[in-house]
Amino acid sequence: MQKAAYKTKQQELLFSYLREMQGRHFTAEDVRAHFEAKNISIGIATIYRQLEKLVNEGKIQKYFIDDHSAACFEYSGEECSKNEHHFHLKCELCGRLIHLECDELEELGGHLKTEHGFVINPLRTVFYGVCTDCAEKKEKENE
Amino acid sequence: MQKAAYKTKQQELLFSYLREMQGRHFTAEDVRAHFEAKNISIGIATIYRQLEKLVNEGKIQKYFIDDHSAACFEYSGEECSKNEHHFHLKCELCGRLIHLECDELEELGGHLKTEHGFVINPLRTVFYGVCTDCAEKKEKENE
DNA sequence: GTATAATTTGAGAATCATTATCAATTTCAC
DNA sequence: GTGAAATTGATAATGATTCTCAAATTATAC
Repeated sequence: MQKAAYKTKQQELLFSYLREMQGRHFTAEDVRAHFEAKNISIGIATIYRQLEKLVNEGKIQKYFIDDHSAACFEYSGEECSKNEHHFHLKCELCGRLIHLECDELEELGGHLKTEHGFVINPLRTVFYGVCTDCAEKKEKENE
Repeated sequence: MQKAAYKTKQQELLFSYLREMQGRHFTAEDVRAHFEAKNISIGIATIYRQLEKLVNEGKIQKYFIDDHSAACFEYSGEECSKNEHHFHLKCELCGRLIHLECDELEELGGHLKTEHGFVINPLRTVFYGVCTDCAEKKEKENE
Protein backbone atom coordinates (compact mmCIF):
# COMPACT_ATOMS: atom_id res chain seq x y z
CA MET A 1 0.00 0.00 0.00
CA GLN A 2 2.87 2.37 -0.68
CA LYS A 3 2.97 3.04 -4.39
CA ALA A 4 0.90 5.95 -5.62
CA ALA A 5 2.29 5.20 -9.11
CA TYR A 6 2.41 8.58 -10.75
CA LYS A 7 1.99 8.61 -14.49
CA THR A 8 4.85 10.35 -16.20
CA LYS A 9 5.69 11.48 -19.73
CA GLN A 10 8.60 9.06 -19.78
CA GLN A 11 6.40 6.11 -18.96
CA GLU A 12 4.03 6.97 -21.78
CA LEU A 13 6.88 7.42 -24.22
CA LEU A 14 8.31 4.06 -23.24
CA PHE A 15 4.94 2.40 -23.64
CA SER A 16 4.50 3.85 -27.12
CA TYR A 17 7.84 2.30 -27.97
CA LEU A 18 6.72 -1.05 -26.58
CA ARG A 19 3.63 -1.07 -28.78
CA GLU A 20 5.75 -0.14 -31.78
CA MET A 21 8.11 -3.01 -31.00
CA GLN A 22 5.47 -5.55 -30.05
CA GLY A 23 6.73 -9.09 -30.62
CA ARG A 24 10.29 -7.97 -31.27
CA HIS A 25 13.10 -7.83 -28.79
CA PHE A 26 15.20 -4.81 -27.89
CA THR A 27 17.78 -3.64 -25.40
CA ALA A 28 17.82 -0.68 -23.04
CA GLU A 29 20.30 0.90 -25.42
CA ASP A 30 17.86 0.42 -28.32
CA VAL A 31 15.28 2.41 -26.41
CA ARG A 32 17.72 5.21 -25.70
CA ALA A 33 18.87 5.37 -29.33
CA HIS A 34 15.27 5.39 -30.57
CA PHE A 35 14.40 8.47 -28.56
CA GLU A 36 17.68 10.18 -29.21
CA ALA A 37 16.99 9.86 -32.95
CA LYS A 38 13.72 11.66 -32.33
CA ASN A 39 15.44 14.30 -30.23
CA ILE A 40 13.56 13.17 -27.18
CA SER A 41 15.76 12.85 -24.14
CA ILE A 42 15.13 10.16 -21.55
CA GLY A 43 17.77 9.34 -19.00
CA ILE A 44 19.22 5.87 -19.33
CA ALA A 45 18.61 5.30 -15.61
CA THR A 46 14.93 5.94 -16.15
CA ILE A 47 14.83 3.50 -19.03
CA TYR A 48 16.37 0.75 -16.92
CA ARG A 49 14.12 1.58 -13.99
CA GLN A 50 10.93 1.50 -16.00
CA LEU A 51 11.88 -1.66 -17.87
CA GLU A 52 12.67 -3.32 -14.58
CA LYS A 53 9.29 -2.28 -13.21
CA LEU A 54 7.46 -3.63 -16.25
CA VAL A 55 9.34 -6.91 -15.92
CA ASN A 56 8.28 -7.20 -12.29
CA GLU A 57 4.70 -6.48 -13.24
CA GLY A 58 4.92 -9.25 -15.84
CA LYS A 59 4.10 -6.87 -18.68
CA ILE A 60 7.33 -7.45 -20.56
CA GLN A 61 9.90 -10.23 -20.53
CA LYS A 62 13.61 -10.03 -20.02
CA TYR A 63 16.01 -12.42 -21.73
CA PHE A 64 19.70 -12.98 -21.54
CA ILE A 65 20.52 -13.95 -25.05
CA ASP A 66 24.17 -13.28 -25.51
CA ASP A 67 26.74 -14.15 -22.96
CA HIS A 68 27.62 -11.00 -21.17
CA SER A 69 26.12 -8.45 -23.47
CA ALA A 70 22.99 -6.43 -22.92
CA ALA A 71 19.73 -7.92 -21.69
CA CYS A 72 16.90 -8.21 -24.22
CA PHE A 73 13.35 -7.17 -23.47
CA GLU A 74 10.17 -8.06 -25.26
CA TYR A 75 6.58 -6.91 -25.16
CA SER A 76 4.16 -9.57 -26.35
CA GLY A 77 1.04 -7.43 -26.22
CA GLU A 78 -1.73 -6.62 -23.85
CA GLU A 79 -3.22 -9.94 -22.91
CA CYS A 80 -1.01 -12.72 -24.16
CA SER A 81 1.61 -12.25 -21.49
CA LYS A 82 0.17 -14.93 -19.26
CA ASN A 83 -1.28 -17.34 -21.80
CA GLU A 84 1.24 -17.38 -24.56
CA HIS A 85 3.99 -19.95 -24.26
CA HIS A 86 6.38 -19.18 -27.01
CA PHE A 87 9.94 -20.26 -26.52
CA HIS A 88 13.11 -18.72 -27.87
CA LEU A 89 15.74 -20.42 -29.94
CA LYS A 90 19.05 -18.65 -30.26
CA CYS A 91 21.42 -19.59 -33.07
CA GLU A 92 24.95 -19.69 -31.74
CA LEU A 93 26.38 -19.06 -35.20
CA CYS A 94 24.39 -16.21 -36.74
CA GLY A 95 22.98 -14.91 -33.48
CA ARG A 96 19.42 -14.92 -34.76
CA LEU A 97 16.65 -15.22 -32.19
CA ILE A 98 13.77 -17.43 -33.29
CA HIS A 99 10.31 -17.46 -31.76
CA LEU A 100 8.81 -20.90 -31.46
CA GLU A 101 5.35 -22.01 -30.52
CA CYS A 102 5.23 -25.76 -30.38
CA ASP A 103 3.03 -28.39 -28.76
CA GLU A 104 5.99 -30.68 -28.26
CA LEU A 105 7.47 -28.11 -25.92
CA GLU A 106 4.22 -27.89 -24.02
CA GLU A 107 4.46 -31.64 -23.54
CA LEU A 108 8.01 -31.35 -22.35
CA GLY A 109 6.75 -28.92 -19.74
CA GLY A 110 4.25 -31.52 -18.59
CA HIS A 111 6.89 -34.21 -18.45
CA LEU A 112 9.33 -32.13 -16.44
CA LYS A 113 6.54 -31.33 -14.03
CA THR A 114 5.20 -34.85 -13.46
CA GLU A 115 8.46 -36.79 -13.69
CA HIS A 116 10.97 -34.32 -12.32
CA GLY A 117 8.82 -31.95 -10.28
CA PHE A 118 10.20 -29.01 -12.18
CA VAL A 119 7.90 -26.28 -13.46
CA ILE A 120 9.56 -24.71 -16.44
CA ASN A 121 9.31 -20.99 -17.16
CA PRO A 122 9.15 -20.53 -20.94
CA LEU A 123 9.41 -16.79 -20.55
CA ARG A 124 12.94 -17.11 -19.39
CA THR A 125 14.29 -20.25 -21.01
CA VAL A 126 16.36 -19.88 -24.17
CA PHE A 127 17.42 -22.86 -26.28
CA TYR A 128 20.85 -22.56 -27.81
CA GLY A 129 21.91 -24.34 -30.94
CA VAL A 130 22.29 -23.99 -34.70
CA CYS A 131 19.53 -22.83 -37.06
CA THR A 132 18.66 -24.33 -40.45
CA ASP A 133 20.40 -21.67 -42.50
CA CYS A 134 23.63 -21.91 -40.59
CA ALA A 135 23.56 -25.71 -40.66
CA GLU A 136 23.24 -25.58 -44.46
CA LYS A 137 26.00 -23.04 -44.81
CA LYS A 138 28.24 -25.18 -42.68
CA GLU A 139 27.48 -28.23 -44.80
CA LYS A 140 28.35 -26.41 -48.01
CA GLU A 141 31.63 -25.27 -46.56
CA ASN A 142 32.54 -28.84 -45.76
CA GLU A 143 32.03 -30.00 -49.34
CA MET B 1 50.25 -24.74 -36.85
CA GLN B 2 51.01 -21.96 -34.44
CA LYS B 3 50.41 -23.21 -30.93
CA ALA B 4 53.32 -24.87 -29.23
CA ALA B 5 51.13 -25.03 -26.11
CA TYR B 6 53.61 -24.84 -23.29
CA LYS B 7 52.66 -26.64 -20.13
CA THR B 8 52.70 -24.33 -17.16
CA LYS B 9 52.36 -24.66 -13.40
CA GLN B 10 49.18 -22.61 -13.54
CA GLN B 11 47.56 -24.93 -16.05
CA GLU B 12 48.30 -27.95 -13.89
CA LEU B 13 46.99 -26.24 -10.79
CA LEU B 14 43.80 -25.34 -12.60
CA PHE B 15 43.39 -28.88 -13.83
CA SER B 16 43.80 -30.27 -10.35
CA TYR B 17 41.00 -27.97 -9.31
CA LEU B 18 38.84 -29.20 -12.17
CA ARG B 19 39.24 -32.79 -11.08
CA GLU B 20 38.44 -31.85 -7.53
CA MET B 21 35.30 -30.06 -8.70
CA GLN B 22 34.24 -32.65 -11.27
CA GLY B 23 30.50 -32.51 -11.85
CA ARG B 24 30.05 -29.34 -9.85
CA HIS B 25 29.94 -25.83 -11.19
CA PHE B 26 32.15 -22.94 -10.18
CA THR B 27 33.02 -19.41 -11.18
CA ALA B 28 36.34 -17.80 -12.04
CA GLU B 29 36.18 -16.15 -8.64
CA ASP B 30 35.75 -19.55 -6.97
CA VAL B 31 38.98 -20.67 -8.57
CA ARG B 32 40.82 -17.60 -7.40
CA ALA B 33 39.48 -17.93 -3.84
CA HIS B 34 40.39 -21.62 -3.75
CA PHE B 35 44.03 -20.95 -4.50
CA GLU B 36 44.21 -17.87 -2.33
CA ALA B 37 43.07 -20.00 0.61
CA LYS B 38 45.98 -22.30 -0.13
CA ASN B 39 48.36 -19.37 -0.41
CA ILE B 40 48.92 -20.12 -4.06
CA SER B 41 48.78 -17.05 -6.24
CA ILE B 42 47.36 -17.23 -9.74
CA GLY B 43 46.47 -14.04 -11.57
CA ILE B 44 42.79 -13.64 -12.28
CA ALA B 45 43.58 -12.88 -15.92
CA THR B 46 45.27 -16.26 -16.22
CA ILE B 47 42.28 -17.99 -14.71
CA TYR B 48 39.93 -16.39 -17.21
CA ARG B 49 42.30 -17.11 -20.08
CA GLN B 50 42.76 -20.76 -19.22
CA LEU B 51 39.06 -21.34 -18.59
CA GLU B 52 38.28 -19.73 -21.92
CA LYS B 53 40.80 -22.02 -23.62
CA LEU B 54 39.32 -25.12 -22.02
CA VAL B 55 35.85 -24.04 -23.10
CA ASN B 56 37.04 -23.65 -26.69
CA GLU B 57 38.64 -27.08 -26.55
CA GLY B 58 35.35 -28.48 -25.32
CA LYS B 59 36.90 -29.77 -22.13
CA ILE B 60 34.71 -27.74 -19.83
CA GLN B 61 31.36 -26.04 -20.26
CA LYS B 62 30.40 -22.47 -19.58
CA TYR B 63 26.93 -21.51 -18.40
CA PHE B 64 25.21 -18.25 -17.74
CA ILE B 65 23.06 -19.13 -14.83
CA ASP B 66 22.24 -15.91 -13.12
CA ASP B 67 21.31 -12.78 -14.92
CA HIS B 68 24.33 -10.60 -14.99
CA SER B 69 26.45 -12.27 -12.42
CA ALA B 70 29.51 -14.39 -12.99
CA ALA B 71 29.66 -17.17 -15.57
CA CYS B 72 29.63 -20.75 -14.29
CA PHE B 73 32.01 -23.40 -15.51
CA GLU B 74 31.79 -27.16 -15.19
CA TYR B 75 34.09 -30.07 -15.80
CA SER B 76 32.21 -33.27 -16.50
CA GLY B 77 35.21 -35.57 -16.60
CA GLU B 78 37.64 -36.98 -19.09
CA GLU B 79 35.49 -38.69 -21.67
CA CYS B 80 31.89 -37.75 -21.10
CA SER B 81 32.26 -34.31 -22.57
CA LYS B 82 31.18 -35.37 -26.03
CA ASN B 83 28.76 -38.18 -25.26
CA GLU B 84 26.93 -37.01 -22.23
CA HIS B 85 23.83 -34.97 -22.84
CA HIS B 86 22.86 -33.76 -19.46
CA PHE B 87 20.79 -30.61 -19.29
CA HIS B 88 20.65 -28.03 -16.57
CA LEU B 89 17.62 -26.88 -14.68
CA LYS B 90 17.94 -23.70 -12.72
CA CYS B 91 15.47 -22.92 -9.97
CA GLU B 92 14.53 -19.26 -10.10
CA LEU B 93 13.58 -19.24 -6.45
CA CYS B 94 16.33 -21.03 -4.54
CA GLY B 95 18.96 -20.69 -7.24
CA ARG B 96 19.80 -24.38 -7.21
CA LEU B 97 21.25 -25.87 -10.36
CA ILE B 98 19.97 -29.34 -11.15
CA HIS B 99 21.58 -31.83 -13.51
CA LEU B 100 19.14 -33.76 -15.62
CA GLU B 101 19.64 -36.72 -17.89
CA CYS B 102 16.42 -37.58 -19.57
CA ASP B 103 15.32 -39.42 -22.70
CA GLU B 104 12.41 -37.07 -23.17
CA LEU B 105 14.88 -34.27 -23.73
CA GLU B 106 16.76 -36.35 -26.26
CA GLU B 107 13.50 -36.74 -28.11
CA LEU B 108 12.87 -33.04 -27.96
CA GLY B 109 16.24 -32.57 -29.63
CA GLY B 110 15.13 -34.90 -32.41
CA HIS B 111 11.86 -33.07 -32.83
CA LEU B 112 13.44 -29.64 -33.00
CA LYS B 113 15.84 -30.97 -35.59
CA THR B 114 13.37 -32.69 -37.91
CA GLU B 115 10.44 -30.29 -37.52
CA HIS B 116 12.14 -26.98 -36.97
CA GLY B 117 15.61 -27.56 -38.41
CA PHE B 118 17.18 -26.48 -35.18
CA VAL B 119 20.04 -28.46 -33.64
CA ILE B 120 19.99 -27.85 -29.92
CA ASN B 121 23.16 -27.56 -27.88
CA PRO B 122 22.50 -29.12 -24.47
CA LEU B 123 25.84 -27.95 -23.21
CA ARG B 124 24.69 -24.40 -23.30
CA THR B 125 20.94 -24.54 -22.77
CA VAL B 126 19.61 -23.89 -19.27
CA PHE B 127 15.97 -24.45 -18.34
CA TYR B 128 14.59 -21.95 -15.89
CA GLY B 129 11.71 -22.65 -13.58
CA VAL B 130 10.78 -23.75 -10.08
CA CYS B 131 12.07 -26.91 -8.39
CA THR B 132 10.03 -29.38 -6.31
CA ASP B 133 11.19 -28.08 -2.96
CA CYS B 134 10.41 -24.48 -3.75
CA ALA B 135 7.04 -25.38 -5.25
CA GLU B 136 6.15 -27.17 -1.99
CA LYS B 137 7.35 -24.31 0.15
CA LYS B 138 5.29 -21.91 -1.89
CA GLU B 139 2.22 -24.09 -1.52
CA LYS B 140 2.57 -24.22 2.26
CA GLU B 141 2.89 -20.45 2.42
CA ASN B 142 -0.36 -20.09 0.56
CA GLU B 143 -2.28 -22.23 3.03
C1' DG C 1 -4.88 28.08 -8.80
C1' DT C 2 -1.53 27.41 -4.93
C1' DA C 3 0.64 24.90 -1.48
C1' DT C 4 2.15 20.50 -0.04
C1' DA C 5 3.77 16.00 0.03
C1' DA C 6 5.05 12.02 -2.47
C1' DT C 7 7.17 10.18 -6.52
C1' DT C 8 10.01 10.22 -10.50
C1' DT C 9 13.79 11.87 -13.09
C1' DG C 10 18.54 12.18 -14.71
C1' DA C 11 23.49 13.36 -14.60
C1' DG C 12 27.12 11.40 -13.03
C1' DA C 13 29.52 8.23 -9.90
C1' DA C 14 29.98 3.51 -8.56
C1' DT C 15 29.94 -1.48 -9.33
C1' DC C 16 31.31 -5.74 -11.05
C1' DA C 17 32.57 -9.36 -14.25
C1' DT C 18 35.40 -9.64 -17.82
C1' DT C 19 38.93 -8.35 -21.39
C1' DA C 20 43.01 -5.87 -23.04
C1' DT C 21 47.81 -4.28 -22.49
C1' DC C 22 52.42 -5.22 -22.22
C1' DA C 23 56.64 -5.83 -19.74
C1' DA C 24 58.53 -9.59 -17.05
C1' DT C 25 58.81 -14.43 -16.50
C1' DT C 26 58.66 -19.17 -17.84
C1' DT C 27 58.96 -23.00 -21.07
C1' DC C 28 61.07 -25.93 -24.35
C1' DA C 29 64.00 -27.26 -28.31
C1' DC C 30 68.59 -27.11 -29.49
C1' DG D 1 72.86 -22.71 -21.15
C1' DT D 2 70.73 -19.82 -25.01
C1' DG D 3 67.08 -17.81 -27.30
C1' DA D 4 62.74 -17.65 -29.53
C1' DA D 5 58.01 -18.35 -28.48
C1' DA D 6 54.36 -18.65 -25.20
C1' DT D 7 52.44 -17.54 -20.77
C1' DT D 8 51.79 -14.78 -16.80
C1' DG D 9 49.97 -11.09 -13.95
C1' DA D 10 49.48 -6.32 -12.31
C1' DT D 11 46.87 -2.92 -13.80
C1' DA D 12 43.99 -0.26 -16.85
C1' DA D 13 40.03 -0.34 -19.71
C1' DT D 14 35.37 -1.75 -20.98
C1' DG D 15 30.51 -2.06 -20.89
C1' DA D 16 26.10 -3.00 -18.96
C1' DT D 17 23.77 -1.95 -15.14
C1' DT D 18 22.76 0.13 -10.59
C1' DC D 19 23.19 3.75 -7.14
C1' DT D 20 22.93 8.56 -5.35
C1' DC D 21 20.65 12.52 -4.48
C1' DA D 22 19.25 17.09 -5.71
C1' DA D 23 15.95 18.96 -8.92
C1' DA D 24 11.75 18.45 -11.41
C1' DT D 25 7.22 16.54 -11.86
C1' DT D 26 2.87 14.74 -10.32
C1' DA D 27 -1.26 14.11 -7.59
C1' DT D 28 -3.91 15.80 -3.85
C1' DA D 29 -5.77 19.11 -0.42
C1' DC D 30 -7.31 23.45 0.22
